[in-house]
Amino acid sequence: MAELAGVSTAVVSYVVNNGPKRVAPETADKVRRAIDTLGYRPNAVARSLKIGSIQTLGLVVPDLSNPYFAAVTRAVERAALAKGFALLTTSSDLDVDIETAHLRVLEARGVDGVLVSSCVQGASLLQQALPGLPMVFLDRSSAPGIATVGVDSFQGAYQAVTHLIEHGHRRVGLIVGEDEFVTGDGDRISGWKSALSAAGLPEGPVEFGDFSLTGGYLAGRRMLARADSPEAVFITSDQQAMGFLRAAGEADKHVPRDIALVAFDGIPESAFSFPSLTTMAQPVNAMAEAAVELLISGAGQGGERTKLSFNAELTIRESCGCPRRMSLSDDESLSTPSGLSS
Amino acid sequence: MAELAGVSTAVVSYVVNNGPKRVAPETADKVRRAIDTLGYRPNAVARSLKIGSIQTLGLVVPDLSNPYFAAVTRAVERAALAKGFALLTTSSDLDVDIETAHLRVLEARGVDGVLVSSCVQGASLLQQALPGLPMVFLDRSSAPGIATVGVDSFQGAYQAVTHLIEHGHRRVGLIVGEDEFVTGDGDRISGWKSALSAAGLPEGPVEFGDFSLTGGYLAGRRMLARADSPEAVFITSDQQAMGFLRAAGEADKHVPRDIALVAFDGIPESAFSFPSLTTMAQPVNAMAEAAVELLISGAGQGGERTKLSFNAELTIRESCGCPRRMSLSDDESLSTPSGLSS
DNA sequence: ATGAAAGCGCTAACAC
DNA sequence: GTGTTAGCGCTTTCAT
Repeated sequence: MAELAGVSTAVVSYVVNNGPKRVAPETADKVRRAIDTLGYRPNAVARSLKIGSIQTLGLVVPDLSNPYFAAVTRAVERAALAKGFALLTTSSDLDVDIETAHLRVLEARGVDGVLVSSCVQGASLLQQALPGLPMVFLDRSSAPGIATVGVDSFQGAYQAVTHLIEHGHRRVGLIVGEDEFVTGDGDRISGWKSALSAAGLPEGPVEFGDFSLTGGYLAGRRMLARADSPEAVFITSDQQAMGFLRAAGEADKHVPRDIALVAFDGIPESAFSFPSLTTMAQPVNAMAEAAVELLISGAGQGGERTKLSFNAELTIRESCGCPRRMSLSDDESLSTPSGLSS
Repeated sequence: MAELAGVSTAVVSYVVNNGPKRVAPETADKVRRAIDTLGYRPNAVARSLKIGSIQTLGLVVPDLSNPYFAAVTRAVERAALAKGFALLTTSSDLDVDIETAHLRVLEARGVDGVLVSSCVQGASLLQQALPGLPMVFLDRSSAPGIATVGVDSFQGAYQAVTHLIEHGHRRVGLIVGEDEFVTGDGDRISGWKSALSAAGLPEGPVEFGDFSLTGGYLAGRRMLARADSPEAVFITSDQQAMGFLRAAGEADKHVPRDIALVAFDGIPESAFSFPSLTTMAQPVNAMAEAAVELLISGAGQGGERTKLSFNAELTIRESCGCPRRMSLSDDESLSTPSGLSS
């Protein structure tokens, strides 16, 4: 032990954490010297046991392979780190049982709280199952007594559809996640409806598909094959929109000439598709910071109905039919390369 | 404490872990009953302190927002979970200092070992900095004394380029990661060269760009603007290839008609681009399992030079010029939807 | 300014 | 088959 080169364990503790007690400068020096000659590393597990906090947060996302959740994960990790917390991330693969299992593991591991993007509705069940585990919902429909941070889906959808209408389109369809009600109480649907009716337009065709490339591709094929195929379409996620683009390509439909589109999320890849996506970008970093803050501070655990809602921002690119930029050069996305690969 | 409803702590321990000692059936029952009336949950932190293992692995990837690493993360998480380990994931954002900091945090947290996709070369420095922390490299160039699992980049590149040559192309270029030497000792470059020279063909033009959409896009623009722009190109990652596709679109070059391409990695999105990518798919799951196994078993820590190499598999789709499937319907990727989004 | 010592909640000898 | 008990490595109150 480090004391061999000096003093008692108490003092070591004091210098390591600028302890609750002061230590004489020279003694402190002696200790520090001993520390790195001995190569001593405090054992965080023992500390946690004593302290009662392990300075770790848990995150449960439905599907890490979706770039949106990858972005969320990064943002949360960053926010947590900034507060001195590590992050235990798990992906539920859209399975409630796996989700619950993960939550239990996280709890058993003694995390100080969890952020969850549940894959089920009425997730307040989750909280009942895990009493005493501080929890905030991320990007989910709200539940009584659980703090939630999310995006204003109604506003986003409304704005997206309005933009399409301003382009002169009168038949605007909708491609929407099957579990839209899980993630936003159906707000993306009602936003679409409201924008249409505000403009005195009828509701266009609707196709459902899950929140994935495949879901968007399949829904897109059905949508494009319909007799009443619309002039424009609002798609509830970028990921689905990219699947739609594939379907449009196969059908020899040009976007935005034959069919215009605006999507939702603002993932990095949306700037690189061809055409690039006009989309409602979510302020992921701000949301993550807010969620972490909420969780750490313990606000929103008291049963008060805390719900933080952020606005998505219309990001105009090519898929809506706005004058096409010939190159990405002026696009802001270029300045923030999304990173290194394999 | 649960004993209030029965017996001693030792017995509780025995039943909770099917302890090292047997317990009388009725006693066990009494304990179990007490456990869930009291809502008792074993404290994993205390357990870890005693046991000396926290049953947790760490993972450091360079960039979670790259789908390839998202896939790796998922695969590792799954493999770890299957072995009863939780996973602490961190993203270094391509910054060595962040990477080292993360590693230290993981160590302090008492993880049982780490898997690292370092963003720097000669990462054996890392190991020296963290003595005693079991470590295996994932998908990186090998370093003496550190177990590594990766893909055979030379083989993959060779096969990719050979496929392009079989299409009749004689000028095949290369778009390669700037830090190719970090990830694979330059094997992707030498694979390209070898395939070319084996066919008696000269080396085509080369452009460098980082492993990202932006990197591929920028390199693609330069490549397409060259006087000696090639008929085909091998691109070292799918992510770069998708950036290249965007550049080709802007330049009104048709892939594969004007320029054919094969990429590397096999991320899910490569099936959905238009055209879809012919690519060298990495067996990510197998690699993750092997890496976790290696780490847990402690093999490869002994300084023996363990290096596991997996073969990438040529996945033929549209970008190489093979007869185009009109629809994804028959593509295997459709059956494995990549999941739910926002 | 420093030290002694009591635990944090659990496991595993070692008794019985 | 069950109970006692000594720690795991740390923090911190209470002496000194």
